[in-house]
Amino acid sequence: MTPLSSRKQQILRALVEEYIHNATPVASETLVRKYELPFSSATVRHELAGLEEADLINQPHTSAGRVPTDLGYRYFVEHLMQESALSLDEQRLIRHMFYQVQDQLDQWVRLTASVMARLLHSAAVMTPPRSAEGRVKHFEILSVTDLSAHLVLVLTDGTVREQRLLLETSTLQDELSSISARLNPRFSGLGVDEINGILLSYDPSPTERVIANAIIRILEQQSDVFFSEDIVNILDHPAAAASGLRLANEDERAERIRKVMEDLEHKRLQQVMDEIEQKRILPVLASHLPSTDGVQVIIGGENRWDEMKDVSLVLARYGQKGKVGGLLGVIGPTRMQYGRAIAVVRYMAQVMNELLADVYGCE
Amino acid sequence: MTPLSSRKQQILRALVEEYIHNATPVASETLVRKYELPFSSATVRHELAGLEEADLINQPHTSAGRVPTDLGYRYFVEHLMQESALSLDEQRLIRHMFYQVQDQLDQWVRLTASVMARLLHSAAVMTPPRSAEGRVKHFEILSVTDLSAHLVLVLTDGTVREQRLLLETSTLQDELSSISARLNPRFSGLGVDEINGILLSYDPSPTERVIANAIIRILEQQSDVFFSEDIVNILDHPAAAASGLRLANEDERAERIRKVMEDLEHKRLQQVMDEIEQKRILPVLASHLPSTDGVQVIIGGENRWDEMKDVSLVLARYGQKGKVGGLLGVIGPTRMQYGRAIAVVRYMAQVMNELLADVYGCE
DNA sequence: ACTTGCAGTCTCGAAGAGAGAGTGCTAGCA
DNA sequence: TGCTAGCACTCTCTCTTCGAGACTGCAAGT
Repeated sequence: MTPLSSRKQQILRALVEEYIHNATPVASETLVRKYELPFSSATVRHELAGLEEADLINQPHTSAGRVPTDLGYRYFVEHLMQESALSLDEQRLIRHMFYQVQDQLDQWVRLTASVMARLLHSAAVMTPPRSAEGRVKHFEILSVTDLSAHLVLVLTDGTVREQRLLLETSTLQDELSSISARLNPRFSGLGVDEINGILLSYDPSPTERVIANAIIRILEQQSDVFFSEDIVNILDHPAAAASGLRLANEDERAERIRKVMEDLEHKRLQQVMDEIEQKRILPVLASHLPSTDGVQVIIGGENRWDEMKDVSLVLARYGQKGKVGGLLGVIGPTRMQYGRAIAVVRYMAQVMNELLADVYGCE
Repeated sequence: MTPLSSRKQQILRALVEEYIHNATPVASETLVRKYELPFSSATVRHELAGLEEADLINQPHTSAGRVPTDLGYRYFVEHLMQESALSLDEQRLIRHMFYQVQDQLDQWVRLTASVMARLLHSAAVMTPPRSAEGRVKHFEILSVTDLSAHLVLVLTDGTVREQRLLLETSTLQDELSSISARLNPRFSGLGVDEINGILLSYDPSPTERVIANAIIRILEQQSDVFFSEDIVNILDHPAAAASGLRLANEDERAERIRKVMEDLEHKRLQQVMDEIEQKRILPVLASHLPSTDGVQVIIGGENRWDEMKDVSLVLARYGQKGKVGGLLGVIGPTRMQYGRAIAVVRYMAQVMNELLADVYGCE
């Protein structure tokens, strides 16, 4: 692509920002007025024609304003946008919330997703921390009733998982403890394959077999995706419409359109979340990510996945390479506030990294 | 309230069913035609006037059909409706799904809510199994890193909870095990108050104190609410509208209106879920329930909670009285399919009861 | 190289009219 | 007395029309 003139850049940037803000096709005149561009609307129109040629923007219909295309957003994200960092207050608030649940691991994912969703008024996704291949470090078995017990397993990567055991014969805590004492040294440091090997090489008791199977099952478990959505209050405000305030006419109109747009976007979002939940998209995401280490932006499915039309993803990995970690990010309309979204996702990934470092790896 | 004549009942029942089905104000003529009533529309109109007098139904505006009021739904649920049991296939499917996660306790709540939401195309709520006051049965501590460990606690009611521990001094598994062996007999069978008492009466080591505090925190934890929502695909189908098929005109019109209604209902639902999540409604629910043992229906907030206007709840307790258990149910528009909803909620409560009996109490 | 001015195009909202849906009432019939 | 048929009336919904206004693209001017 031939590089854009600085004036074209300036105009494109203003246009994208305006559209993200207002969800209304942007007119040349508006750009000049609101962004105090040092040339006339006709000139802007000329440049807009050029940008349209380059497929960076679009006209919904002749004689309407312009709207960025996916490519336009891409250019914006890569060259024009600037990240808007979180305010210190926000950072403090987040830190504080995580401080409160620092000892409840299962809350981390929920909280992270919830924070992202709320800060960005959109939906967030996150996979819980996992490492690729797990190995047993230590486990304990707690008796619950005569015939059931609870297995807790610490992996070498530091993650803890648990599972209910249904025993075949009535077994008390003492016996479970002794089994645990017997098996722990045997399984320590091993992965799925080795444990399977051990099971073949000797004849375990029924209870031991139940335990071993549970361990294998835990090690093989896939990580699932967690969602959080900020439920925006999109309900119409008939009060506002009824009170015939026609003063702010232009603004009101824009407001109205914005409401409708956000409504549509909201529905679209739910569709996509649904599809992601059906696991149709997740594997693609995972395979797309490794390319770089920072925050990745996928705009409108980037012409590759129709399912993601009109929807953008801002994703990041967290955790160290090869160790325990996962994916986290935000799903929003293509017209999301990329600057802020990227900043938030980056920050949350960093927070997760620190939390993980605190609790898991101490090297 | 004076009892309704059987003819009024017949008409009310038909009206409610029709409205639940179509979300369209019901006309006298429609009732006669679709439900083959043995009298004319004029007679029906007369009776409708009576029902309106009794505040069981409503006219959105003069010369529109009738719509049930909350009171009307109430009457329907209590006297006219019949429960529509789950098909054997559905039952089998559900059993199978639970069979697959029978050893993953944390999945039960998720699965139950998800099943209810999906079967009823609405939102489901559920609190995880808890008993009123918890007592320690047994716990174990697993070392994760030098400075962090994992506490797993089995309560006398059979529930298992866990928490991450941040240790002040570097401690290995062996030492944690010996502390656990020392504290277990001391704490066994005790509740929050007694443990606090013990802590006052002697001077524990820093690590012991961390552990005791964690146990107390676990015992004091409130049970949170879990949500699941069936994301209905409400997106308009412009294709259908574009293809100018005007043949099924009446049906098409009803269809259109239904779409809009469902959209509104959907938004309303999200509002209410939001409020419930903010914990504003939950305590009320809990206090409302104990009255009877079966399935409870709360319609449109039953004039008591404005927050719940237009929304109905079908709720049931599960678990045995005083033992481990919780609340589960469905939130939907007032025009939900009560017959089916009640059957589903009842069934799921029963499934949970059986699961709990299997794993927890064996008496 | 820009800008001004202007004709052309398209959308959106208001207004009005007609169709249709549904009611309540009254008169008549068993 | 209980039911029905007929009918005038009301209210909503939809379709159409029409004018205003929002933008554009182009051509002529600075």
